[in-house]
Amino acid sequence: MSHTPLPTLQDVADLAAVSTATVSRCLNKSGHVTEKTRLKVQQAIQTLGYSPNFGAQALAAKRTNTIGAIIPTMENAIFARGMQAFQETLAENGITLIIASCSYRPELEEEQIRSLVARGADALLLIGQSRPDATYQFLARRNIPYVLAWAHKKDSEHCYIGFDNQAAAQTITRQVLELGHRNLGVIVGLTQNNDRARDRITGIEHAIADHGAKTAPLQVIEAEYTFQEGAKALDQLLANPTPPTAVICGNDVLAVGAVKRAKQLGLAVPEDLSITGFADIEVSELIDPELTTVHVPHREMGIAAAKSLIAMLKTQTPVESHLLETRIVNRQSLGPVKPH
Amino acid sequence: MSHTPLPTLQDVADLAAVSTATVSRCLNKSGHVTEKTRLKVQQAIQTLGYSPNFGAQALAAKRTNTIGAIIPTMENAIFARGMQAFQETLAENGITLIIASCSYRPELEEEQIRSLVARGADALLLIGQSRPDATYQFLARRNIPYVLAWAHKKDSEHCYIGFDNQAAAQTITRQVLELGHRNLGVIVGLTQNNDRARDRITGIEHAIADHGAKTAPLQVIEAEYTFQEGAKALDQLLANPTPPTAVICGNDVLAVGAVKRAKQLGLAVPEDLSITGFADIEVSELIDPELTTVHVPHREMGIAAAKSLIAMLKTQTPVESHLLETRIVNRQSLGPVKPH
DNA sequence: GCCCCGTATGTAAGCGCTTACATTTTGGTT
DNA sequence: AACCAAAATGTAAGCGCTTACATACGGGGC
Repeated sequence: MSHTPLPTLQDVADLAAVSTATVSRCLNKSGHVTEKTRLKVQQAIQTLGYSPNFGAQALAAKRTNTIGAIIPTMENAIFARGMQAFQETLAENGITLIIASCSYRPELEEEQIRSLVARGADALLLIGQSRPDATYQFLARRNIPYVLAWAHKKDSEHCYIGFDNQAAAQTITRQVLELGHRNLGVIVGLTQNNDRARDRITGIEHAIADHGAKTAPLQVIEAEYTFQEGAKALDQLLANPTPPTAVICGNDVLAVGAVKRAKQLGLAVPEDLSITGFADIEVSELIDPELTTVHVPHREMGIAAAKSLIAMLKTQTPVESHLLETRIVNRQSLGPVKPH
Repeated sequence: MSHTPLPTLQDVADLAAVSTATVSRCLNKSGHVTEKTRLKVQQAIQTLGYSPNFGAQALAAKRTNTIGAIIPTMENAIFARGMQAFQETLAENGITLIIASCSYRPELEEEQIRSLVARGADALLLIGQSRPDATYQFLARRNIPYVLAWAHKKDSEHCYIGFDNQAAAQTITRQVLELGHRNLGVIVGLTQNNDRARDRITGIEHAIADHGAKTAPLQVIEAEYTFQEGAKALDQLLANPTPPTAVICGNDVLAVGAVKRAKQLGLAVPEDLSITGFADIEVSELIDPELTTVHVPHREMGIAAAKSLIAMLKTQTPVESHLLETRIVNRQSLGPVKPH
C-alpha cells in the first residue's frame, strides 16, 4: 500500500510557476491576484489534486474556521435539531462544526473542552452554565469566545443563547394546577450537573407557591434521560401511598417513558394520570396520547448561537445574550384532575 | 480581552530546565526518560497550564490520533448507539472521534471526507458501500484506512464491518409469509444513495420468490427516514384498492411512523395490519404495539469497527471483513393474516 | 582507575502553511 | 520616453511540535 506523498503548496507553486505566497493568496481569496494567475494556480491545484494541510494551516494562521460544541448527549434527540440548525448556519459561513458529547459528566466535559481547544476550535458552544470556574478561566485565558445555550440568566457575564427554564416550568405547572391537580409528582434529570434541571424544579416550586392552593408535598425523582429511567421513576412515584394525579417531567424522554409505563400499568393518560414533558422533540408526538409539553425553539436557538459566535469571532468583543420564547403545546397527555 | 500568549513546549522546557525533546518524550510516553526529570516536566506543565498545540503536533508527527466517521444522519437514533460504542472503544485506545453527517447526500459525503482527511483523520468509518470510485481512489491515494459499516459483502476489496442486509430482510419476510400474508407492502429509505435500503428490498423479493406462494404484486414506497414520511408512505399504501395486510419497513423510524398512522386511521396493529421494522432502536419498544423488528448488533458493530481500524493503523495492512449476526425480535406488531 | 557501552538528554532540521515586507510589474501621466 | 504610484508577486521568517542524530553520563568489568 505505498503511495505518492501528498502534494504541498510548494508543488502547486512550482507547477504554476509562481511563489507559494501567491498560491496561498488564491486559496484564501485575499485578493491582489490577477485573474490570469488565479487560473494558472487553479489549474495546478486541479491536476495535482491538492488540498491544504489543516494542521499546517492552523499553525501558521492561528485560526481554524472550526467551532466546537460539547453537548451532554447524542443518544437521544434532545439536542439533535438544535445542533443541526447550528451546523447549517455555520456551514453557510464557511465554518466547520466539531461535536463532542460528555454524557452529562463534568470532568469529561472539561476534557472535551481542552481537546477541542487543542484541536484549534476558534470558539465553543456549551450547554447550560454550571461548570467549574477553572473552566471559564481556561477559556478566558485562551481568549476563546463561547456561548451558553439551552439556558438563560439575566445580567450575567456570560453570553446565553437560550430560554428561561424556570419560567417555562413555572408556566406549565400553573396550567397543571389550574386543572385542579393538587398532588404533583416531578421526574427530572439528575440535577447534580444540570442547571437546566434545577431551574425547572425551581420553576415548579414557584408556581405552586404562587398559586396558593393547598397541595400535597411535591415528590421529586431524579433520573437519567432514558425512556427506561422515566418508566422506573414513575413506578417510584406511584409506589407512594398517595400517588400524584399529575407528573411534570423535566424532559420529553422521561415523560414519554412515563406515559408508556402508565399505560402498561393500566392507567389511562390523562384520565387517571396527567403527564407533561419539556422540549417538544419528535417522540412527543409519537407516543399515544401525544405529549402536552413545553415547546423549545430548537432551530432558532441553534441559528442564534451560530450567529452570535460568528459575530464574536469577527469583532473580538462579547455579544449580548439572547432570550428565546418557549410556549406550551397542548396535546393530549394533560387533563383535568379526576373527580372522586 | 487581552491575554497572555499560550505556553509552548519551549516554555515548559525552559521552566523544567530540560530540552524540548525531553518534554516531548514525556508527553508521548516514548520512554527513555528518568522518573526524576519526568516529574520536573510534569510539574512545569502543571504550573504553566500547558497543553499541546494540535496543529503543530499533527504537522510534525504526521498523525493525529483522530478517526473520522461520516454517518448519513444524526437526526434520528439509527446510528447513535453504534457510534457511541465506536467512540468508547476508540477512546480506550487514546483516539479521538470526529463525527460528521451528510444527510444522505453523496456530494456532501464526499466533501466531508475531504474535510476530515484535511483535518488529519488517520482513518475513516463510512456507512455502506455505494459511493463514487473517485472517492475510494482518493482514500487509496492518501493511504487512509477505512471500514464500511452497516453492510456486508463477500469477497470485496473493501473491509466491511456489518451485517447482511439482504439476508436479514429475507428472514423477516419469510416469517411474514409464514403467517399467511400474501399481499405485502414495503416502506423503505430512498434507495438512490442507499445500498442498505436496496439490499433489503432485494431480500424481501427473494423471500417471496423462494416461498413460492402466489402473492399480490409487491408495493414499494420509498421515503425519507422520518416518522412523518413513514406515516405518509402508509397512506399511499392504503390508498391502493387492495391494500397490503402486512407492511415491511426498511427501518424502525419508518415503521414507527406507520404504526402511529395506522392507529390514527383506526386500524388495529397487528389484527388489521401487520407492520415490521428494521434496526431495533429505542423507539421500537416505545410505540404501542411494540415493534417486531430485525435486531442489529449496534454496539458490537461499533466496537468491531473501532478495533479493525486500530489494527489497520497499527499494522498498515488491510483487515478482514467482519460479518455480524442479526436476529428477529418478536414483539407485537406482526401477527397472522386476518381470515375473512 | 580506565574503558566501554547502554541509557538519558540535547541539538537542530524540518513538517506545510501564512504573512509582513521587499521587490517587481503595470499602466496612466506628463 | 521617463516617471511614479498602485497593484501584483516574491522572499523568507516563523508557527509549535517531533525525531534522527549527536552528545553526555554513569556504572560494571577488568
